[in-house]
Amino acid sequence: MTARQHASRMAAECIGVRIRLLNRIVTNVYDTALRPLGLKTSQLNVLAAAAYLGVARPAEVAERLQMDVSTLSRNIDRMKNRGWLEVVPDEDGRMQPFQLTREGQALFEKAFPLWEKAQQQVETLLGDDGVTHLRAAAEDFFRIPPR
Amino acid sequence: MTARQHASRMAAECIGVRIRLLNRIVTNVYDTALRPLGLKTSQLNVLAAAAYLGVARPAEVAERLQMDVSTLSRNIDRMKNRGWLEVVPDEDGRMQPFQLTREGQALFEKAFPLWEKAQQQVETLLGDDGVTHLRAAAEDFFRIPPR
DNA sequence: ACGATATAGTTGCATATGCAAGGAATGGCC
DNA sequence: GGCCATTCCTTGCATATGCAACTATATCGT
Repeated sequence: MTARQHASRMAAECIGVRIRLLNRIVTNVYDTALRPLGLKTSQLNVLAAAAYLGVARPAEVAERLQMDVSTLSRNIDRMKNRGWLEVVPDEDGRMQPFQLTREGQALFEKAFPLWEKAQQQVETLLGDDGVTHLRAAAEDFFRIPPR
Repeated sequence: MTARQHASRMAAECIGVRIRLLNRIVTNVYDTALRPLGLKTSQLNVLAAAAYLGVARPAEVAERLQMDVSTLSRNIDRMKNRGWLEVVPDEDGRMQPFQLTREGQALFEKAFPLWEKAQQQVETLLGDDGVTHLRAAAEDFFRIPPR
């Protein structure tokens, strides 16, 4: 097998290439829609987690979103600095649970209709089948165990 | 509608959350497999593009992978510094076409079996249905117009 | 030949991502 | 009580990502 044939197989088969491509395309749509608020997709995810959980622990959010705690730690930092999040004191000194500030809540409410618009754009872009396929592929990994 | 209900809808419906989740999970598998070579998934993508194209123009690669040219520009930079890529002179002074160096070729060949292993792991992780769904969702966006 | 326009890449800035290593606090176990 | 392991988070480091603005080069119209 030549290198070019190997490359050809990777181009034809690689799942990573495909998911990364879709990720860039889709994330871009949400980012563009949210830009007027100075908000990024990943930040909206954190806002939503906090809005849903009320008081959220970084470790729990990281586990739900399957992201590294250190990544989340710094994302939260930036959002604290903007006044969107605040730490909630906890008996256990190791924890740094956080919640939305009043500004954070207001921002989330402003972001919601923009999210809806972006969501529609993505649905149009991927098509009904594409959306169905994507949901099906993700469903095993995105569980929303209610609290 | 309360904020929590909005958050609930986003959690239940958001395509961005799902694709980003899948992206993190899948990219992590490839990254882990490639780590012994000091290679990241995105870099392997560039290596493969160069192996496939022979001489690759940044703009073309960026277009195929739907990524920002500035992102690619810096990725290529790092890979040049490692001796994996080299610039090919071009008549048009604007262009900075590149190709694999001998080392880059050797690296790509060493990476291939690791990629195969990671690909299998991902297939196991997502299941046959998941893989099929993902391919179906991506197929409209990942065309491989041969050269 | 010249100026306007278009194209290809690069650079400044900011955010995001994850591994490895380092604290800090808690909870056993003896 | 004191040590050890565990849990939770943060920090150092490196890469990746994209927008906006910029430079350099080429092309087109006149």
